[in-house]
Amino acid sequence: MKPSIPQGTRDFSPAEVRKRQYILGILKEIFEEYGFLPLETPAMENLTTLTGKYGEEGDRLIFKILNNGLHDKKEEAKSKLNEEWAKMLEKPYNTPKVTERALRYDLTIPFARFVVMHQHELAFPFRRYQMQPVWRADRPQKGRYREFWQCDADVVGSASLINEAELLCIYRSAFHKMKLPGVVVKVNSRKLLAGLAEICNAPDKMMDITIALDKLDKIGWEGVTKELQQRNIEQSGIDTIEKIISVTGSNEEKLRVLEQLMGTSNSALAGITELRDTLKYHDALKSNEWKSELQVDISLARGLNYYTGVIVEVVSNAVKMGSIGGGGRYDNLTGLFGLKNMSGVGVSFGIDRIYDVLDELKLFPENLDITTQVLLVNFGKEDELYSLKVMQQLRTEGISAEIYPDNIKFDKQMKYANKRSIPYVIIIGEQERAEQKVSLKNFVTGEQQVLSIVDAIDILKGT
RNA sequence: GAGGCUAUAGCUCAGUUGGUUAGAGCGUCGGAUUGUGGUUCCGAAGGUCGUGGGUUCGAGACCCAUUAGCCUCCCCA
Repeated sequence: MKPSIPQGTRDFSPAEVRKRQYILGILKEIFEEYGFLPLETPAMENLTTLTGKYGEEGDRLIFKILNNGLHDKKEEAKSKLNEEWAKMLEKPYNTPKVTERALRYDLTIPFARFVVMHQHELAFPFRRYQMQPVWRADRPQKGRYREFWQCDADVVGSASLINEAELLCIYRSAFHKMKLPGVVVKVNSRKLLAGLAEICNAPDKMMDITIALDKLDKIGWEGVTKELQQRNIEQSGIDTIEKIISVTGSNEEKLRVLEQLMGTSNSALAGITELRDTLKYHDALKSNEWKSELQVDISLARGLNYYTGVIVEVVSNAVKMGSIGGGGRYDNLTGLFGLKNMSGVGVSFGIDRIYDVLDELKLFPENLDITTQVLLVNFGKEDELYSLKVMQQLRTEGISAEIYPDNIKFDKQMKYANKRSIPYVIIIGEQERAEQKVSLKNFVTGEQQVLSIVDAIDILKGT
C-alpha cells in the first residue's frame, strides 16, 4: 500500500523538530521567567466539555471520536448501536451512543475545566502555560492545519490589568528573542467594540460590526461598508464607524480622540480606561530593546465570543500570513463549569505559523542541525570492543558519540558521517589499539592526527 | 458550506494536434575505491501513468464518474 497521512497533518523530520523545539524553548523560558507553571491535559475531552464554547462554526469543527462500543459482546447492544448509526447518517447529528468524546479544539477550555476541577488545590491567581497539539476538522490550506500546536499562557483569578500588560510583554519579549521583524502587537477592547455598536444604534450587532471591521486590512473600507450594509447597519452608524477607524496618531492620541467621539457610551469609556491602564503598566514593564510595535487598533476583533475585555492579536508585516498569536480577557470562563467570579486572561502563540515565518525569513540559528559530535568507525572484532570503551569515555565527558554499528566498507562509514554532518570521526584500527591511541579526523578541514584519548577529548571539548 | 487547480519512478517534474518499447534530474543500490567522506566517472534496480468506466483501429493525453492532495473564499492559529 501507498503510505500516507491524514489531510492537514504533518510529519516533523529531525531537522524540523529541532527548529520547533527552538521556538518552544524560547517560549518556555519566557513563560517560566514570568512565573507561569506548566500544565498538560488529555488529547481528548468529553464532548460536552467542548460543545457550545466556540460558537456555531467552532462546534462544527470539533473532531469527534467514535465510541468503540463495537467490542460489546451482547447482540442487543450491537443492534442498538446500529440503530443509532442509522439515525445519525439519516440527518447528521451526534448522539451520545455514537460519540461522547472529542479531540481538544484549543487549550483554553480544557484549562478552564482543569481550574474548576482542581480549584481547591490551586493557589490563585493561577498562572499556567501549556504547549500541546489541538485538532480542528477545518479545511486545510496554507498556514492552516487539522493538527497544530498551541502555546498558551493564561492567568486566572485576577482582574488586574497588570496581567494584560505582562502578557503583552511576553509577546514582545518572545518575538524579540526570535529576532522576528515587523511584529505588530495590536490591542483593542471588547468594551470599546460594544460601545461602538451602541453609538451606531445597534447594540445587539456588536459581532456583526466587529466581523466586518476585522476585514478592513483585507477588503478595504469600501468592502467593509458593503458588508456593514448587508448586516443592516444604518448609514449614520457606518459614517460614525468611518470617523472612528480613521483616527490616527500615537496610542494615547488615538484614545483621546476616541474618548471624544464615543463619550456617550459608558462601555466605550470603560474600554478606553482599561486600554489606557494596560498601556501604563506595559510602559513600566517594557524593555527598550524590543523593536515590535504596540498599537491600539479598534478594527481588531477576535472570533471567540468568550472574550469580554482587552483583546490582542499579533501579526508580522514581514510576511504575508495570518495572525501568529492572539488572546484576551474572559471574565467568566470558568462560570461555564460552575465556578463563578473567576476572571481570566490569556495569550496564545501559533507556533506552526511562527515556524513558517521564521523559516521563510531564514531566522533559525544555523547550529540547530548539529547532532552527534563524533562517529567512531567500526573495524570489527577486537577493534570495535576497544572502540566501545573509548566511546563511553567520550560520553562520560559530555561528548555525544556514536559508533557505526556494522562492520561495513570504510568509505560507506565515511559517507554516513558526511551525510549526517558529523564534525569529527575517530578511527581505531589495529595500530591505534596497539598504541592505546585514536586517529581523530576533523571532517570540516579534513585534518587527521593520531592522539592519546585524553588529547582527543580535549580537542572535542574545545569545540 | 462555495469555488479553482492538480494526480506519470522513492522525490521534483517533462511527455508535441491521440500513434511503436513512457523519459530527465535528484535519491537509492553496485562498481572504479575493503584504512579515508564531499567532487567525478561507469552501471543497475525502480512505473498496471490515482481508481472505475467511456470515445477510438489506437488513450498517459480526450469525455464522464470517483477518490486523494493543494489552493482561494467563509472562519480561524
